[in-house]
Order: sequence, then structure tokens, then C-alpha cells
Amino acid sequence: MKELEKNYNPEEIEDKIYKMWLDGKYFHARPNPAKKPFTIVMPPPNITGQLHMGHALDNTIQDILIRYKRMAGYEALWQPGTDHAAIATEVKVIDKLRGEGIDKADLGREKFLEACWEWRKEYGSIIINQLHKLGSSADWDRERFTMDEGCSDAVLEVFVKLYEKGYIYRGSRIINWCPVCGTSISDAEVEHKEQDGYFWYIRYPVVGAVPAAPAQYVVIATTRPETLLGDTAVAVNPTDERYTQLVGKMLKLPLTGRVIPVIADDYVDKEFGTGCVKITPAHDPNDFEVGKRHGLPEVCILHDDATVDLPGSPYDGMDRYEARKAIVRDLEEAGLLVKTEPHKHNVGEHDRCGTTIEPMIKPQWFVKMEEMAKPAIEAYRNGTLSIVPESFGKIYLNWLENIRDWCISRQLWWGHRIPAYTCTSCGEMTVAKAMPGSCPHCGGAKLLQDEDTLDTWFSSALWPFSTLGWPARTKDLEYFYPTDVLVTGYDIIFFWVIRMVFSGIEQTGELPFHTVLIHGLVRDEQGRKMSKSLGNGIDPLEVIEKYGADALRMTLTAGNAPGNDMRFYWKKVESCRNFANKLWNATRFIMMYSGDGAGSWAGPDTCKTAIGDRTGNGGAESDGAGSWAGPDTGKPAIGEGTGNGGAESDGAVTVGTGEMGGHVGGSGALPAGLEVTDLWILSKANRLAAEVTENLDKYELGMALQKVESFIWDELCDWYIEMAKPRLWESMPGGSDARGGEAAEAAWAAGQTDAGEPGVAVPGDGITCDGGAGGVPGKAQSQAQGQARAAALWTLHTVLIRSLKLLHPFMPFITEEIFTNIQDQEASIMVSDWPVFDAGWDFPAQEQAVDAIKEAVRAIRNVRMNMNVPASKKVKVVVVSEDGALLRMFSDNRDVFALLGAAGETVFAASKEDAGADVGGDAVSAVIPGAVLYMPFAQLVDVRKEIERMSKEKERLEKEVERGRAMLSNERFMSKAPEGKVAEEKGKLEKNMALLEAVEKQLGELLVKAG
RNA sequence: GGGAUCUUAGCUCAGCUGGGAGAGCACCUGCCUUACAAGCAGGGGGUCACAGGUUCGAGCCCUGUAGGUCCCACCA
Repeated sequence: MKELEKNYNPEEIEDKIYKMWLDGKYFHARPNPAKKPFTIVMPPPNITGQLHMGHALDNTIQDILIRYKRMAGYEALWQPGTDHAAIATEVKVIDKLRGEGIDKADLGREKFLEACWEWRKEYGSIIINQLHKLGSSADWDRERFTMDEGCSDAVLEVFVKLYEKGYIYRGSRIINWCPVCGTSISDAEVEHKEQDGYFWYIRYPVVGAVPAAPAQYVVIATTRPETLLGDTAVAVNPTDERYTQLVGKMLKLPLTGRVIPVIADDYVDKEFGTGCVKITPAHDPNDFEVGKRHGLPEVCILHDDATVDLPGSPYDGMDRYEARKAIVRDLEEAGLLVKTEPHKHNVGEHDRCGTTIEPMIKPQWFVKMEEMAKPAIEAYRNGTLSIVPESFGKIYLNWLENIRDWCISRQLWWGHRIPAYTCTSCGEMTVAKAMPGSCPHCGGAKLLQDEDTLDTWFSSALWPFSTLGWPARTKDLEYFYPTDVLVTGYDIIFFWVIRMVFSGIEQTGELPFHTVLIHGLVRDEQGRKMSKSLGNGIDPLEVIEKYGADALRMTLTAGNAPGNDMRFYWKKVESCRNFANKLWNATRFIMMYSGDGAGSWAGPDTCKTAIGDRTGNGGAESDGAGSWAGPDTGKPAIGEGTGNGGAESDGAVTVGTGEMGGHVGGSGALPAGLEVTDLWILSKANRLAAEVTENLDKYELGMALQKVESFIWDELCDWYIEMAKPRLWESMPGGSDARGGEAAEAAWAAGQTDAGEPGVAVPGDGITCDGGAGGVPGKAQSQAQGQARAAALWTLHTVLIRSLKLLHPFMPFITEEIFTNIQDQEASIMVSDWPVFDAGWDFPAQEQAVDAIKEAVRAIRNVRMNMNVPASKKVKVVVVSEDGALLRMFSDNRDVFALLGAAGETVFAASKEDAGADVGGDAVSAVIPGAVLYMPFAQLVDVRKEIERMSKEKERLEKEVERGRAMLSNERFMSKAPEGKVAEEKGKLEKNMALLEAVEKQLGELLVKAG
């Protein structure tokens, strides 16, 4: 057992612990027929990536789920890996080469790819190492890469299969072109942003005269005048009477000398603009469709870099925006510009580089989506796929229902090259996993592979099964697939989640996962998105360095609901770090008394866990086993289980005497000598396990963590540890402990003498409080006291360990450090059993009893505060109650009561008369259910203030009673509300009426006193 | 244009299938009480955006209004 530092110092231990986990292979999962699998695939971070808060959040959530399931007895696989990130990486490598004075084109494809692989080797694992810092328990032995051999094979397999099925086709269609990146991109990669622009109204003169027409020209409105060069028609609505005469006539296309027809098409909105639309099939998706319907020519007027491609024209070679200016100017000079209006409109931008997209017609590869979308839609509709939170389900459906074919070819080099081969002899194309030796069509010897590569997301769509060995039927695939939960941000639902879903269904016949857990964005303090350009990003590694990974994880988890964005506050990190420190110090406290001096404590021996071996096969039989007794408490060395179940119904639990007997509570054996406070905290801890488990199963991670935190801090630290102190202090064998029992004893004795005789005889109901349970220890009592102490320590240990386990998924480092320290053994908490609810450890009566103590203590503290009595000044407290059991319970726990309320002397009496002079004169009173507390102060009590205090209490109670009465006298409530609710309200009313009565009595006496 | 979502304490947010409003931070008052001042004890502070409706009962369900955020979308 080591000595712990006063403050928890994460940086000293985190690396050490992570290494211990790695060395122990605790993260490793393998098919195990004895267990159920639980699988999560990690969204593969880009090899260009640096860990940011989004990763931190995403991976924390996954780690929580994985660690929980692993402890709960599942064979839990967290499959990690990285993504080749086609465009992102290619851009980085190009930049790097440029820095070395090398041009991509000069280098050539092969050399460039070598540079990419080199880059990947050098930087590709940075982010993985950063994930280690976070505590991620992914199975790094299984780390994959979207371009490794296996994943590449899966890509080829899928491509060929889909091609053969007709789901992949090549076609010349209008696509989104990024002039800067020089590649096509998919619809999903286009971000629509509102831009300030203009509406230019341009006159197109009619060729020849049209007698019946109102005007000999049409005016079109456009936001992109430069595209006029590619116009091949002007369209009007067929029902638009303004233009019916013109349909079929020809127009002179300004600045070009070309002549184009006026066509009629429903696409045109009569109400918008002038009702005439210029049609540029080669540079606008809508116009493209119109052009197809009307058989219009497609005139491409732009190069790949968005400069004008119109040899012979003055605009040739101009950038598109330069050309725009020139054309507007020329139109104006020609008198064809009617007017210019400011206009806000949405412009598509490439999400990676922000460049305005240029729609272009290019031969590209597409995935036909209509058929594959259907089962993906159905899966959500019929509930086989659930999305948490549900609101994202609608987004999922909406996208799938309006899905368009997926453009998968990219004009990049870094990525999976499209396995299509064209014969140089016959020109026929062959699609196959490998290049055929000769052309299957003509036998030609020379084939050329398609130059394009695939969209990055094509390979990540296969991630859940490609990483497990597909298309081979591996054992891993069989065991771990389908995976269970997919955790990701809402920003890549379209890119990734949906594509995984339909790919999984199409390729494996199964959904790749049953649940999608969506989280939000981590924003800065002002709620802005963290971004490079704003420079407001916070580096998770910096947070870890300063406050520890656990604090960061807690910051990202606590008080957070699925799908919601959150703000990052350093203040919050600090408070999380404080919680870690609190837990640390609670441990220090416990260890302080668990030291060598505590010979009677059965702790370390009985608590020795039956943790399994280091390969991760430990213990857990998982669900339904219902027993956490084994690993947690072990077989208590304290006696045989012959008791009666631990719970005494009247709330007065007797302290065992003599030989340690035993209480058996359900399957978890309890040692003898447990007191009511012990059972109270054990009961709370027991229920906590049930609640936390339920929350975790519902993916309510924030709520689960909050409950664990509140239990540890509020219940365990603020109440139970305080309650246990008297037993730990008083009964030090040999009068010494780690802190020096003598000092404690002296302090206690001082308190006693200060306040008078400990304990008084209580006439009336025969209870004698002779200080036995809690007085200064005499030698003769040492054995019983040793046992009392052992019981407290055992409880502290048991509850601490249980709390650590429940907290471990959230804060793995500190819980591991404490767990291994306190148990004095090497085994990891990672492979210990997850606590489950045990009906035998449920003690409602004891909980109620201790609640009464707490209420009394609070009442005393309140009074003290009001009277300005500092804790250093002990006061006498008299408890008057007609309830014998309650009074006994108080007297049994007089030490606890006295310590927490800073009472010097405690007296328990059945009636005011019995209590004697203590309750007269200057005694201040407080009312709690079933009892009245009196605190006689030496100084004069301000009666008027007391009356005021008591009156407020009376008022409050009157309202409560009134409310209860109203409810219970409402016939409809009585007839319609559920029985439980009615009973609950009846109980409350009774309690409040009793309290009110007592308060009124006290108030009456005060009034008499005041005259 | 369509859709989603939010509006709860000074700030940031929880609040599960409807059954008396919670946390953290901030604030105020006492405390260095022998685990922890990264702490302890006590306290103030909310017509749960607004208006209707359903219900015995609404922060929660329904409708509408106002404001915010986000997503989708081919108004040139």
C-alpha cells in the first residue's frame, strides 16, 4: 500500500497506466464463443489529422461504451484505423513537394504516390498516438488503413460487384467541379453558402420580326453572365402568354454571333425574374436537364481551371470572374444590359477549399442509388436501425429519399484507382479486380487503366466489414460483425453513415450496426465553431497536459445530451479536475486507516478480487449473472453467512458482538457488524449501479456520469466518510493509527468534557444511552470496537471499489490508479466485473433511517448558522421523540450525529419533560419528521428571530398541507390518478401535517416566551 | 422554399415513458473541523419564450406566435 500524494497528479501516472494496459493486452479482443461480442468501429481519422476536440469527444464516447461493455462481460472490440483522406492528403503532399521545388505533374504518378506513402509513414500515426493520450482502449493490434491491402481488396471487390450488377456506371453528366483542386466532387461535398451578388438583366434580340410579339427581344436575368457564352437556348414557361409568340423563334446570343432558340419548359417559373431563362446545359445542373429534354447542344466554355475556353473569342483564357466583368462591360456598351440589381443567392462551394463550384459536364463514374437506398430507408422505418437521438432519423430519411446518384470518380492520384481497363485495340472497357492479361473482347494485348481514383468515402463506406477481413469469411467477421454502435458527429451522417448502411446491406446482407449514436460539435466559449481560420480551437493535448485526460473526458461527457452541441469552458475542466482530486483524497482517507495498524480490518484480504487473467478473459459471465459479490467483496473472511439478511426492519441495526457473525444479503455476502450507516451507503451504491447501467444502455452518458459523480461526492464523501469517522478514530487498536489515534482520542475527550457528561439516562422508554456504542473506548470494549472499525473500513472499501468501477469508463486513469493501489495488486480495473444491482443489498429501511439523521444534522447546522455558532464551538443537542425506534436509531448513532452536527453532548428523550432543564430557557428548537431538536445556547437567544424563523416554516408547511388536501379531495384525481401516486400524496400529507403540528406547538411556546 | 431543433437560475447546460424545477460555474455568509481550501457548511436566485388546447395534473403532449441555431433545396 503506497502513500498517496496530497493532490492528484495526472501527468505522472497516465502514461504509466496506459503502458500497463498496452502491455497487459487489455484492449485486445478476439472471437470468444463464451462471450457475446460488442463491436464499435472507430471513425478512421485522416492521416493528415491532428487531434481536435471533435476527435476527443467522439473517441471518449466510444471508449466509455467499450470499457463499460468490456467490464460487463462482453468481448468488446473497438476497431481502430486511419483514412487515406484522398484530397486532404494529396493537397498536403503537393504543398510539401512544392516547398521542395517539385511539381506534382513533373514528378509523375508513380513517384507522387511514393511521396504520399512516405508522407503517410511519417505523419500518419501522429493522431493515433494522440488518441493514446486520451486513454482510448481501442485494439491497436488491429489498426487498419483504408488503403492497406485488405481494405483495398474490399474496395475492388465492391466496385466490380456493383459494376456487374449495373449499380456502377460511367457517364457524361453534369458534376460539381472544383477548379482549384482540379477534381470532381460529390453533391455531399458541396456546401451552399449565401453570397451577395447581382442580377444582370440582359436583352437577347429576336432574329427576324415576330409581328404578334409584344417586343422584339427577350430579357433574361442571370447571376452568372459569363455563362452566356455557353447558352444554347432561352426557355419560357409554356403557359406564359407573354412569350407564346416567341416559342420556336430564334434569338441572337449577344457577344457571340450565335443564334439560339426559344423553347418552352415547365421548369421555368413565370413569376420569377423576367420569366425567361437562359439555358446553359454545360454549366448548370438544371439547364443540363432542360437541355436533355430538348436535345440542346452542350457548349462547354470553361477549362478545368475555370478560365474561359473559347478560342477566337476575346474572352478566351480569362478567369471566369474576369470574364464576367468583361462581358458585363461589353453588354453595357452594346446596349444590351437592361439593368443590374443586387441579389443574394446561394452559391455552391467546395467544402474542403471554399472554392466556388463550377458545374461541368465530364465523363465520371457514378453509383446508382435508387435501389440501394430502399433497404436503408426500410431499415430505419422498421426499427432495425436506430438513431440516437431520434431527430436525426428524419434527416437520415430525408437524405435517402431524395438521394441522387453518387459521383465516385476523382481526378486525383492518391486513392484507390478505378479498376476499369480500356483496350487500346478495340476501345472496349473491362472492369475487373486485376488488369486482364489481354482484352476479353478482342484479345488485344494492351489495356490502359482508368486514370481516376475513387472518392475517399467509397472505401470508408466499407469500413465496418473491410476491417474485419471481408470479403474473406474470417472468424473475426463472423464473430464481430455486424458491429453494434456507430458513434459519430452529425456532420458526416451523409458522407459516411448512410453510405455504410447501404453498403453494409448490399455487400453483407446485414446492417453494419444496429445503432447510430450522434453527438454534436464542441464549440468555443462563445458558441462559435472551433476553426483554424478563427484560431479559436483548443488543443485537447494541452488540456490533458494541464488537467489530465480524465478531466478532459469528464468535461466532454458530463451534462451532455446526445446530438447536442456543447461549449468548451476551461472552468468546467477545472471543476472536473477538482472532482478527480476529491476522489483521490477520499481514497487517501480510506488508505490512511487501512494501513498496518488496522489488523482487524479484513479489507485487503476479503476484497481481493477474483479478477481474471491478463488476457482479458477475466471473470465476467456477463448479463444476468446477477452477482457482483465474487470479485468485489470476495468471500468475506469475516465469519460464515448465518445471519438474517442484514436488514433490520425497524431501522435499528445492532452492532454485532463477540465473534463476527455474518449477515447474508442475497448473493453478496455481508460481514457482521455493519451499522445502519453502512447499509445505507451500500444500498445507495447498489441502486446506483442499476441506474448507471440503465443510463449507459440508453446512451445517456452525461446522466450516468452525473449520477456517479454525485454519489461519490455528495453521498460517499460528504456524508458517509464523515459518518464513518467516529468508528475509525475511536477504536484504534493500541491507540494508534496512521494519523495518531491518541490525538484523535484526545480531541474527542476534550469535546466530551467541554460539553458535559456523555449520555444521560432516558426515562420513559427505557433506553439507556451510556455512551457504549460511541464513547471513549475502554480496553474491554476494544474487540467490539475493532469490529465496528472493521465494518466501517470494509464498507468504505466496498463502496469505493464499486464507485471506481462505475466511474472507470468515464475516467479510466484515476480509477485504475486507485484501484490497483488500494488493492495492492497488479490486476487492472479494466477486467474487473461491472457492478450490477443485487436485491440482497437493498436496504430501504436503513436508507430512510439515515435520511432522518441527515435531516437532523442539516437542521442543527441551519440553526448554528442562524445563530452564528462556528463549528469549533460545540453545542448540546437534545432529541425529543415519542418514536422509540427513531430515538434508538439516533442514540445508536450518537457519535455520527454528534460529529456531523458539531454537538458536544447529545441527549435523547421520549418527551420534553424527560429531557429536563435542557430544553427550557434559551434552547432553540428545530422540527424534523418524528422529532424535535433542542439546542440550548449559553448566550441569549433572540426570541423574535426564532419566531420569525418558525413562522416561515409554518407558512411553508401550511401551503404544503393545503396543496396535499386539495389534491386528495379532488374526486377526479382520486379516481383517475394511479394508486401509487395517491398513496404517495397521502403519505406526504400525513408527514406534513405532523410537522406542521409540531411547528405550531414550538411556535406557541416561543410566543408565550416572548410574552 | 422545405425540414429539424432550441428558448429552463446571472452564465453554460441536464431534466428518462407528463406526478411538486436540477447541476456546474458565478454570487452572498461562515469555516485552515486531524482526506481534500482543487476543500467544508449554509444561503439567495427560475410565471421552464409567449398565447391557446388536451389532461385530475404540462418544463415535458398538441396548435399557433416570436426569436435563435442548423440541415436540405435546381428560383435562373
